[in-house]
This record gives sequence, structure tokens and C-alpha cells, in this order.
Amino acid sequence: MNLSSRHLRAFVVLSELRNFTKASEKCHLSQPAFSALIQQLESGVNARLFHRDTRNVQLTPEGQLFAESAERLLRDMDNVLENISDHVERRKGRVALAALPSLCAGWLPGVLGEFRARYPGIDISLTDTLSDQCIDIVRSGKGDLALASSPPHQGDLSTQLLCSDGFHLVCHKDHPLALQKSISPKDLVRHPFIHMSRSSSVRQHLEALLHPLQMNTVLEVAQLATVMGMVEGNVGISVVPALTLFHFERPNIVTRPLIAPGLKREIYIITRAGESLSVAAQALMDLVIQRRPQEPRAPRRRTSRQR
Amino acid sequence: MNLSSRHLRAFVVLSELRNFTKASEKCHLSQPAFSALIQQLESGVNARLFHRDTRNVQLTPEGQLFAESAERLLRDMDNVLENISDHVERRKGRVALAALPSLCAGWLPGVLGEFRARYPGIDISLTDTLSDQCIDIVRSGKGDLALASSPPHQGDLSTQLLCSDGFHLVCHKDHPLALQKSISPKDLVRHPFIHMSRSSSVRQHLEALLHPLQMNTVLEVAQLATVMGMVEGNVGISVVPALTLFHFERPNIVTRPLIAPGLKREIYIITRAGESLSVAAQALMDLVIQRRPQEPRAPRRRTSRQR
DNA sequence: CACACTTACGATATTCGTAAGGATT
DNA sequence: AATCCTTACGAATATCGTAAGTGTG
Repeated sequence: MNLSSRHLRAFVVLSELRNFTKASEKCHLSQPAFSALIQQLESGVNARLFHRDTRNVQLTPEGQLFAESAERLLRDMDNVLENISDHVERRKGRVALAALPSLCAGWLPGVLGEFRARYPGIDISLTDTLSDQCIDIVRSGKGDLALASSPPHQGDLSTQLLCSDGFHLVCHKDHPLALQKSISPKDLVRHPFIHMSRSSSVRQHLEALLHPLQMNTVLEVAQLATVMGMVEGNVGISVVPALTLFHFERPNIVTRPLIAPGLKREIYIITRAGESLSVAAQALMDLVIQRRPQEPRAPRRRTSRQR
Repeated sequence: MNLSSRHLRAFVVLSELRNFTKASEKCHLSQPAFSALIQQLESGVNARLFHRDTRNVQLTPEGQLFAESAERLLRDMDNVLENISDHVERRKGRVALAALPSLCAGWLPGVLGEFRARYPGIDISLTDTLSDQCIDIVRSGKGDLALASSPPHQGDLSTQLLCSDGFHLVCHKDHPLALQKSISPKDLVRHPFIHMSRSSSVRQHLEALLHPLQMNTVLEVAQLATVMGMVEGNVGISVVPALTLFHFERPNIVTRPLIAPGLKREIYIITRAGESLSVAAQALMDLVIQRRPQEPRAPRRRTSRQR
């Protein structure tokens, strides 16, 4: 038989009210239609569930048996539907996001704060790690979304440009390059240079751009904060993406845009291809796109003016 | 929404086969009809549950969420329906019967044996007790059926004649009354008489019949087996219903029909009025009626011929 | 005769299967 | 071209509400 929630609800209501007329009203049905519904249920289970007397309605023994389960079944059904609804309405859920550390420190906190405020029931898992690992997290299913620089990606991932990010020289205010308004790549050669680790996207971009010229590397560090400290101590110069310039807003450091054709770090939203995002993940993705980092102009001007 | 077992089954099948065409066949539906069913489910929960690609079908995150519950829900539903079906088909169940001791020893065992053989899954509870208590057991809901002599009953009980049972003299073969072919009530007076307890139906019938004559009571016992022993020892005579004569089929005891207009013990099937019996109880009642004790002739002849 | 459930019946909605459409490999 | 899901559409089915029927206190 085809047992539906309508049947269960009708049964439960009737077993409580023990009156077809009142029960039919509660179910927003005419009394004969309600009667037919109960009869259909009874023929479906092949048993009389209610004993009808001209004056009284009451459960038969089989009806009592059914009643024990029917209420539980109905509650279960309602819970399942409500649970789905909670997820669809974004009252519940979970998103696992992986993003580049440079995004996680400066731009992402505001976005996640807004997301949490808007959807307090959705839990967020954030992994701040380098691009390749971000991508692996998504590919392996451990994460829903990655914000990373795209590698030569296979077809199992879907990639969408979020923003592109210019590079800036950062150096001590007393450094000779601080006198130039803007910088070209070959200006960097020979000055003692502080690199990020070889796997960072910044370094890969720079080396590709200057090739075959060699740079004068004095240090290779993992954290941008270390770069900042070294630059402030005039140990060397470095180049960082615009989105990380907030680290370098300090009295003794100046920043200058690095001008070169095509010198851009592109940041992509990466998801698994051929799968759909959960409502929660989609909501986060929508917000990420809506609040995506502004194109170069605004941050550049602001950082060079401040302090 | 109206969530039905058809929806759940379609969902579960599709989530396993991940192919509309094959799933539709398994559900005995055309593929478009199946597709519509899934769409209806999706619009009911207000979420896409399957991601359709021209080549692949797979669960969305919400679909996975639903899948966790859907299978359980479907299994629950099926279990409930199967449980009801087991009861309706008399594979499971319970009947509580209360019956007069005189029925429980001689006639009932064969009936219950047949019942158990036919419906091995149905448990029987039997209370062998006096008529009033049998009736109370049914009235209070502790029992489904009673086989008892009907008292002046109220309207809350429904009464149906099962059989009527003549009375027989039982006495020692050397007793003077053993010479008579049949006995009339006044033949009993003055002979030392062994009574059952005052509340037994036999005694109530006898006293009503002989009133205002007094009997010569020598003993008042509770068990028929005691009556038998005393009669066999020629301590006295007694009168018992035909259905209990099997107790008295012994070499030194003779039994003689007691002839008197209207002297019959009537045995009724008693149930609660305005309620329906469980399938199991109805089955027992049907069998009880089908195998009801034969009208006087046969047992009388047989008992008087034997031994 | 008033009440409460069932049956009868025509109107409306739903569901079905066939056939056509669209997208992808 | 073959596969697979969706859309279109007329036919069959189910469900609805109104009205009449039935049985009981």
C-alpha cells in the first residue's frame, strides 16, 4: 500500500478526537472525504482500525496497535522534513572552507563574520593553508570550497575567478627604491631580497616573471609577519600581493606597486565539478563573491596614503 | 507536504541505482512518471535532492541528508505495516480468555489445542475461574472473551449463547438411585448430598429448582475432583453438568440424567459491547463456536454406556 | 428528528504512459 | 547515433465537495 503522511495525520487526529466530523475539520477536508481517507487506510492495512457505532468512534485492537506506531512514524517524518527545511533555510548546516593564508588574515574574517551573523546556525570549518593543499582538501571531499590560486587543474574540479591581485614592493623607507613612485621587475634584481617559501604562489609568479634573471636572496621564510619584521629592520626588500599589504602598514615601511604586464596573482573559487554544493556552502560562496576583494585601485591608494 | 511511502521508495531506489531509467523499472513506472515523482518529492522538501548531469545522477548534500533518514523511515513504515499484517493474518497476537473451570478441564483443551496448531504465533492467556470473575475479567478489559453462565448483565457486555448443558446425577453404583433410569429433582432430597461452593453455577441452579425444599448437605467442596472422590467412596451423591461428566467415568460411579423442565446450565460467550474483538480474539471465538459442546444427547449416551 | 457516518455522483486534480525535445558523449 | 533526463499532452484514475441515504438514541 501507499502509506502517506496524510493517512497518518488523519488517523492520529481521528484517534484523538474520536469523531469524524471534528477530525475532518481539523484536516481541512469535508467529512465524506475524510471518511474515504480513513477507509482507504483501513483497506490498505487490510484491517478495520476504528469501530464505528452510530454514536461513538473508537479504536479497534488493530487500531490501537497501529496507533502505537503511527504517532512515532508521523513525528519521525515531520522531524526529517523539518531537518531538511532547516538546512534549506540555512538555519543549520556546515561548510568546510580552505583558503590561502593571505586571504585568511586580512579579507576573510570580515566575510566570515558577516556570514556567521547572518546564519548563526551554520558551522564553518576553515583551513588556512597553501594553494595546493587547499585544492587537495576540496578534491578529496574534506572541504566544500577552496579559495586558492589555480594550478593546472584536472577536470574533476571546477574553477571560477574570484579576483586578481597585483603585487607590491615592500621596503624600508630609507631604501633607495622608496624614492621611486612605481617599480618594474628588473628594479628588484641585486637588492637583497626576502623570499617566501618556494611553494608560495607569490614566489612562483616572481620567478617566472624575472626568468632568467637571478635574484639576490638573503632569506627564505614561511610567514608574512617575518617578512614584515625583516623589511622593517631593513634586512632586505620583498614583494607581496596587494591583499596582504595590511601587514606592512607601519611607519618605517613603504609600499610601491610593481608594474608589469600580466603580473597578477589570480584567486579562484574551486569546487568539485559535477557535484552540487550544499545550501550552506552555496550561501558562503555567494557571500564570498558578493564581498570579493576590490580590484587593485582602492587598496593601493589607501595603503600608500596611510600612516 | 504529503510524503508517501512511494516517494520514499522511489528516492531510495534512485539513490542506490543512480539512474532514472533503471529505478523507474524497479518501481514499475514509466521513466517520465518516475521523474515526476522525484520532482514532486524535491518540490515538497523544497530542495534538489539529486544532481542530474546528462550522464550521471547523484545525491546532492541535501539528498545525502535525506537519504540518512529516508531508508530508516521506509523500513519503519514497512515494519509497522508488516506488524499489522501479521496480526490480521493471525501470525501474531494475543487473546485473553476467561472460562468456567468445568469447561477448562474437559472441552476447552481440545479447542485450544486446535487453535494453537492453526495459529502458532498467537499467545493465549486462560483464566479458569467462576462465572462472576470471568465476567469481571472481560468487563475490566483484562480479558477479551469469557465463557461463563450469564448473570443479570448490564449493557456494557454483549452476550451470546454458546450451548446449554443438562445436569446429571452422579452416585455410587450401589446407591439406591442407581436403579433408576432417570432422575427427577425431588428424588434428590434427603439423600446425603455433596455440594459445590455456594457461588458455583450448578448449586445456584439446583437450589432455585428445589426451593423451598431443603437438601441434605453433607459436604461443601470447591473442586469437582473432590466430588468425584466422595461419590466413589459413597459418601454422598451429587449433581453435575453434562460437560463435566468425564470426571466421573469410573467403575463404581453411575451417572443418570436429571430430568426437569428448564433445568439447563446455559453457557454464554461474553464480550464487551460496542468494542470490536481483535482478529486473534475473533478467530478464537469463531473456533469456540464452531467446536461448541454438542447438545445433550450425544455425551449422555456415551457416558452412560462407557465402563 | 437530530446526529453522525456512509454512499452516490458529478466536477476537479492528479497521475499515467506515449511521444517529442534537449543535452551530452 | 546513442543515451538519458525532461517536457508536452491526452487519457485514465483518484480525490474532492455537495447531497442523499442509513441507522440509532
